[in-house]
Amino acid sequence: MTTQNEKINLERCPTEELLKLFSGKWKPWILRLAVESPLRFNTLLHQLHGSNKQSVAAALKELVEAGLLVKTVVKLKPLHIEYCLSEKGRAIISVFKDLEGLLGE
Amino acid sequence: MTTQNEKINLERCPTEELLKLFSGKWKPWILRLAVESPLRFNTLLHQLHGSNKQSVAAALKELVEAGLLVKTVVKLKPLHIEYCLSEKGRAIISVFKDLEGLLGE
DNA sequence: GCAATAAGTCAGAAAAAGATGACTACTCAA
DNA sequence: TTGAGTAGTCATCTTTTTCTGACTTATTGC
Repeated sequence: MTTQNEKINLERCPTEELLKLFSGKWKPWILRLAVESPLRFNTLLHQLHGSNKQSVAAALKELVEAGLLVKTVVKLKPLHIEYCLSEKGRAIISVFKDLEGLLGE
Repeated sequence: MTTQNEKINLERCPTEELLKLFSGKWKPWILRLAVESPLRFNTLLHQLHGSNKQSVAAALKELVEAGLLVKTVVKLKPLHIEYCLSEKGRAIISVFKDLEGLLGE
């Protein structure tokens, strides 16, 4: 029985890949805060009510890997790290705003 | 200590709500197949390699509730059920296509 | 009535994601 | 050299999602 209507394994799904960039409990919130200003790890932990180091650290890492955030070491007195939205990140967020509009209707 | 830089509970995140509509392992694939033609339960199960009834049934239900798919009883000889993309579903998917473009770069 | 097809539901098991608290590494200032 | 601030990691536990296989309901052909 080798007819062609077997399980067709659609080898990849671009929509799934796209959504994966935003997957997880904290990424949408993190991106939202990133629109307003650069982020810092400990500040973020306090702003995201109910979050934890492990998850926030993982989310930041993945967002940087996805190219949505850029990590920078800021050489000021207490030397800290900043996460800023990349251009790509900004572009994607603006498309999301459109989508949110479509849903409101 | 009631300063205003406590944990600000950003009470809601529209992006999170949007993403929730597509959350889960099978929804992106289901929507993708829905673009091509109306869907039927058992066919879908065979097309989605590795899927299971429980998850596919849940995904279809949630997509209908979200207004992205429309469920119809088709009164033909073996009487079956079809799931078609709604206008809202089509609109959202076309926006996703734009996003996928942004990511390719 | 009896079996087949279609579209599911349900309870329990397994896997994945998230949370917790202790610990690490680096810099700087006293 | 010690202590405070910043940014994490790690092992373990808990919660949530997903999977599996048996069971259910409705319609139809024989």
